[in-house]
Parts: sequence; C-alpha cells; structure tokens
Amino acid sequence: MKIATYNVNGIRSRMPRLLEWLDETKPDVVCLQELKSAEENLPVADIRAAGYGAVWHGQKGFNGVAILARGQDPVEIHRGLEGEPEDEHSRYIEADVGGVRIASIYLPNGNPQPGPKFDYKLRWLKRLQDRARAILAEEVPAVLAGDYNVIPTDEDVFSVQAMQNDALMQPESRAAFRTLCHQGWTDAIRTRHPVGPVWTFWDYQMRGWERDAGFRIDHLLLSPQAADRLVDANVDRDHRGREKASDHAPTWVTLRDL
DNA sequence: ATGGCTTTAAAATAAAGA
Repeated sequence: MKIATYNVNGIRSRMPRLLEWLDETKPDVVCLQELKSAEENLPVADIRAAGYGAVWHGQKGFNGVAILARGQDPVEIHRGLEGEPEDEHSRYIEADVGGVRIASIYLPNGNPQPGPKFDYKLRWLKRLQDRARAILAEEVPAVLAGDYNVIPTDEDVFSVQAMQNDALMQPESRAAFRTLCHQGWTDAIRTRHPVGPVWTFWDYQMRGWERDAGFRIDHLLLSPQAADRLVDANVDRDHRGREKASDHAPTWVTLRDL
C-alpha cells in the first residue's frame, strides 16, 4: 500500500500536474494540502474520473486538505482538531482506508515569529498531539501525513543560517514535533534515509529549485502497527522540476499488505 | 531587512505562503 502526501499549492491550478502524477505513480492513498479552494469549486468529478474516491475539507482562498483513495471511498472519521472552537482553518481531515487510519495535515506556517501566527502554530501542534495520542490508543495502523511546516533538525535544511529566524525551525516548533514523535510515531522518511538531505520543498523565490536550496517539512508519521509494515519511503523529486510545479514534491511511504 | 515567486480573490492591489 503506497500512501503519499502532496502539498499542491492550489489544486485547480495544479490539476494537470496532479493527474499526471496520479497516473504515473498510482498511489493507493493521497493526502493533499493547500487546496486553496472553496468546497463548491473543488474538482471532485475530475478526481473521481481519475479513479479516486475522496473526502474533502476545502476553504476559500487558502488552506484546505483532502484524502484520496484509489478505487474506493475513504470513510471520514474526523475533521478539524479539538481545543479551539473559534478556529475555522481547514487544516485537518482523518479517514479510514482499507484498514489504515489516515490523517491529512496542513500545519500553520507560523511566520512571522514571534507573533500571533507563531502562537497559533504552537497551539495547533499541541492540539495535534492530543489527537495523535487518541489515535495511538486505538492501536491501529495509522499514518499522519502532511505539510508539518517544521524542519525537524539542522540536517533537514539547506542553510541553517538562512533559515535561523524562520518559524519552521524555531526550538519551540522542533520541540513540539519531537514530543509528537516521542509518543510512539516513526518518521518514515528519516527511518529509510537516516542521514543527509531529503528535501520535500524548494522555494519559488531565489531560484530555490535550481540551487537545490530546499528543506524537509512534509512528513509521514507511522503508528507502531504501521511502522511494523514499513517497506520504503521517498520523495518524487523530479515532479518539483516540471512545468507549473508546486513548490512541494510528493512524498510517500509503502506499507506491506497484511 | 524583506522576499526578488506563485496562487487566490477579484478587479488593482493584497494576503498568504515558507
């Protein structure tokens, strides 16, 4: 079972790339982020025509997450995170697909820091920890996949100096991500690629792709029951270099079938 | 320091991203 996460940076603008990637790589499950589309404008029919059922959590203008499943309809379990009722950002959706619990996550960016956006990011991380703990208690195979907007370590960024004041790599952001992992989650990419750069994002600005100036912020965290089945994990880097590409590349894990 | 891109929303610029 191949499970991928892909921050598309605007799904309507990215449809040619997304359909091409689905056709070439045929993932079983896809977690999308940054749909940037109101519910009524989502390309539901085009995705279904490509052979994927889906659950969607859209929002006009920005944010927005979805879970796609090849040849079946994901069964929605949860949408949004508890703990902040006034929070209307579409950043979390969770579903069951073929016996695996899947969450599609778009964590707040948090810039500029310090400031209210950074405070929101840290509160959101705390709320995610609470939900993740509840999922672990179910003792099921589960994958928390998405754009975490956290650079976990200095090895995960092209230049520590260039990014030192960025919300993505502040000690508080990293500590919260570490606390989440230490609940019992396995970082699939780092498990399969223990050292060296494995970028998932390259900035449109300052020729980020051409200079290979990237960082690793898209993560797939596996519950113990999923980690036991880990076969491989990687990034579809070449898709970042294509015409009209997202600034993120698709990132994926394969799990052994039961 | 702010962002030299890119997308969305909406009708010219502004917000947001990371």
